[in-house]
Amino acid sequence: MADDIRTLVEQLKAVSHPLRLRVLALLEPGELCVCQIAETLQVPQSSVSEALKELRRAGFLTERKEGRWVFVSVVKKKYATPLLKGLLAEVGSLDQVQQDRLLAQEVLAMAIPVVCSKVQKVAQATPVVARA
Amino acid sequence: MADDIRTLVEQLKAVSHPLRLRVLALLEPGELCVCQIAETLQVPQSSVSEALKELRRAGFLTERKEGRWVFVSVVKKKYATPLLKGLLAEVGSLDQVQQDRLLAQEVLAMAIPVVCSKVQKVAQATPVVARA
DNA sequence: TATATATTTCGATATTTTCCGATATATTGT
DNA sequence: ACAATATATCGGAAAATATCGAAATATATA
Repeated sequence: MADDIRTLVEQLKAVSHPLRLRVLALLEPGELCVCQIAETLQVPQSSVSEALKELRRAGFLTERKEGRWVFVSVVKKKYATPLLKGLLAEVGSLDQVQQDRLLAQEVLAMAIPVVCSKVQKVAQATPVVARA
Repeated sequence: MADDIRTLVEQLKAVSHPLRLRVLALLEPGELCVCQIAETLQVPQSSVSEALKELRRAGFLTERKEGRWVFVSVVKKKYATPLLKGLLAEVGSLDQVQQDRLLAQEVLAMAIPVVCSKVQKVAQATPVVARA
């Protein structure tokens, strides 16, 4: 419950960020593991991990650990704040979110280890600084 | 309409800030002029002005100019996004907001020029750096 | 135990935001 | 035109946030 204004501000900050908002929207239809999110959104896996940390801190997400992978999902409606419910209702109509969800379908069609290895390779394949 | 994810993020950013959120909540019951807000919340007038700029940019506020004062109010429900409506519904129950609204009552009981002059004086009366 | 793999945390830098006094602009009344 | 007053903008230093590769931490499997 956001009885405190600071709590509400923290929740708002958590979603005032393109990646974090996309992640939240991506999870609404159902749980995904970290590498599935990274692959779908084409961003470094560490960025996803940090985005998830913030969304968790805000109380929007829960986790389920299965072996080495971590499945993340939006908290049950019962525990969702009015803000969260409103947001989830609103983001679904955004173009970017719809595209992301389509890509997620394709990612879900692959086996998780395959997805994870793709994510690893992308990280190695695009060095920002040239090697000597 | 927030058809774009960036637009929605900008709107969220606009309210991810204690002062801006308090200002928005303070205006919900009805319009106030800038100095009334500054006096009620006990913050520098320039801070209020900048908070209002952001809230306006986000599309949450409209203005009405009357002589040298500027009265600000929340946009009509008709033009409010779902996010804004949800927020307004939620902030009313926050302690801080209720306190602010009580103070606003007292400020509204005074004539505007009196309130404005108080705001000016507070700025002068509390120098941060000692004079030589 | 050693190796591979999924995720988190760290480190370091770049960018953005916050904050508020001082100054500028706009409007009124004399 | 001038002084008074309400609000907006500027300047710029401090704090917060973003970003992402690299290193550290778990967990599984051989």
